[in-house]
Amino acid sequence: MTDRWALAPAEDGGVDVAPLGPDGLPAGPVRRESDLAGAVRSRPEVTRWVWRSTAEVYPRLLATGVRVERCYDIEDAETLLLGHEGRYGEPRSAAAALARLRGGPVPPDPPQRAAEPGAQSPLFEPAGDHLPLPDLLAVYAEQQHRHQKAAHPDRMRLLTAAESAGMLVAAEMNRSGLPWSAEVHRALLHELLGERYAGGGEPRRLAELADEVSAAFGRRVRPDLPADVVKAFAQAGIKVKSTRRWEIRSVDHPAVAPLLEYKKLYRIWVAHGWSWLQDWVRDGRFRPEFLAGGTVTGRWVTNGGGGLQIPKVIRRAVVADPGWRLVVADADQMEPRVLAAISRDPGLMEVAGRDSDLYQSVSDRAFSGDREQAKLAVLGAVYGQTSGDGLKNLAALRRRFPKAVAYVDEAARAGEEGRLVRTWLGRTCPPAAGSGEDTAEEAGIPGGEEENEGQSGWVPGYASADSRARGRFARNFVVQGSAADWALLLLAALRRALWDMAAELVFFQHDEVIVHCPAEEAEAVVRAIRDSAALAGRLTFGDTPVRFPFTTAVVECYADAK
DNA sequence: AGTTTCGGCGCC
DNA sequence: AAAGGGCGCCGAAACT
Repeated sequence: MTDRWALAPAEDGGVDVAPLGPDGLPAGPVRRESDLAGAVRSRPEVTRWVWRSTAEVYPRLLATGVRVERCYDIEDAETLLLGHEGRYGEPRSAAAALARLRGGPVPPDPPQRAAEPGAQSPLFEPAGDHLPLPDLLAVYAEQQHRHQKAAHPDRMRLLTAAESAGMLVAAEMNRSGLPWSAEVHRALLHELLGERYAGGGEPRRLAELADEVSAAFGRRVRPDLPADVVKAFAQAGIKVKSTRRWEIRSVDHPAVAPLLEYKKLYRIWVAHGWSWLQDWVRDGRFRPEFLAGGTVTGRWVTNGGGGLQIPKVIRRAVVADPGWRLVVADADQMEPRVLAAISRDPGLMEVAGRDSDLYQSVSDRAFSGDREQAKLAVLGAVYGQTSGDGLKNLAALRRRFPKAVAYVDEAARAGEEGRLVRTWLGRTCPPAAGSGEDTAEEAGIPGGEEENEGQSGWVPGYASADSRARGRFARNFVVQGSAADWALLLLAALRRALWDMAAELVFFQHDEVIVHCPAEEAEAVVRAIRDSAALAGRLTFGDTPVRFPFTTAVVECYADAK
């Protein structure tokens, strides 16, 4: 039996608390207490705390060593509910929700604040300001009612609960940080980039490569200036439209090799070099502020430090504490497995019902064993590829897995037509920026791609480029977003499984988690991840044969995983 | 001089 | 010849 209480910090530093009944309505009087952490700590029987904003409350609790089992974040739920109701963009603060309820003027959300390196800031800015507990409870009761009216009320309740759980995880990860060896990082930088020169200019290796590029062109060229490089190629008789890797790669010129090497190392230097280390690593931890549900698809983002873009080569610096290990776990072929679960395509569910390599299974059935072709076809279907080999292979995919392809096709059509598109649990895709009339403006474009001939399914027809882009977005949204739904449930389950252990979740990146734990706990953590993935699959998608296997590695250094 | 956009690339 | 979803970050370029 869940024991629910609501809580609201008071202006004077105290806190108001109130018990809630099973219906979500107050089951007793509001009580004023002097100390937030004390109010929570003295009620260990409470299994879910209802509050306005996890970001407002939970870091303060964690700072005093208090964790909570579950919570319900009213402002996050408001965001999800508004989206589900097709009211994307309306102010999502609790104060705004209250105003809508009472019929008063709706206050706009205050602007968000940017992250500052190294600052002990909250994980993210709450949407609005403090609200008295009785008002908060009115909003909460109304939200319970709105869940009831959702397309799938049970799923919607699961979604808001899961994202609230994600916010607890995010706050705890922000507090723990990712173990990071500045010493290893510095050694790595020196090895890759060479010595730094006084004055903050390019390190030795970059200067050398810039010289090589210049020598190859026969004049001084700055490789970090795209315009300069394009001009230099033009003078050498080679036309390039940009200096992107994929375009430069196939050019036959002696400057290409040092240029590509320069760009690779330059990237390390500017994005993960010495100043990054200075800004973002403190006391042996990298603390990117994780923000659960920071994107429209429900994927997380980090605020500061590029926490979800750690280059593979830099992962050498992620090192467990002495006697501890990193359990690095990566979901295998997550997106096609999610597509199987949401489309209920019999053939795809069958191959996704095994732990073995899904792309290999798909290729055995539809691509005469060519795994790469199968992978490209699946990803092309999910991303909305409109040309190239992926499109050709899509026809084969459609023959073998018609329901799966039809599912993303239907999402694309809905997106093009401006209809609402939802993830499995009910997160809803925002409408087009200028939703409405956009059909006439591109009337000169015939549309109807030639490459689609001979295919039986829906093809992107006489739609504007803008509308096709929305179609691709919607197509990807249902898969990427439903994968994010599942990942939230995974994190929630894993957090509970690790509750009584020393192990801590320290990193999450879409389909990958890292747990930092004492060496002797590592095997238990691996089991916990496997169990949590299976549980998340059942909770999210219901009764399907789809499995969600993980590749796990118990290592001392992140770079040693896979 | 300060702020916004762009190009390019890192991750999934 | 063509290229496909989601993000963040940085310096340079373009803007006010």
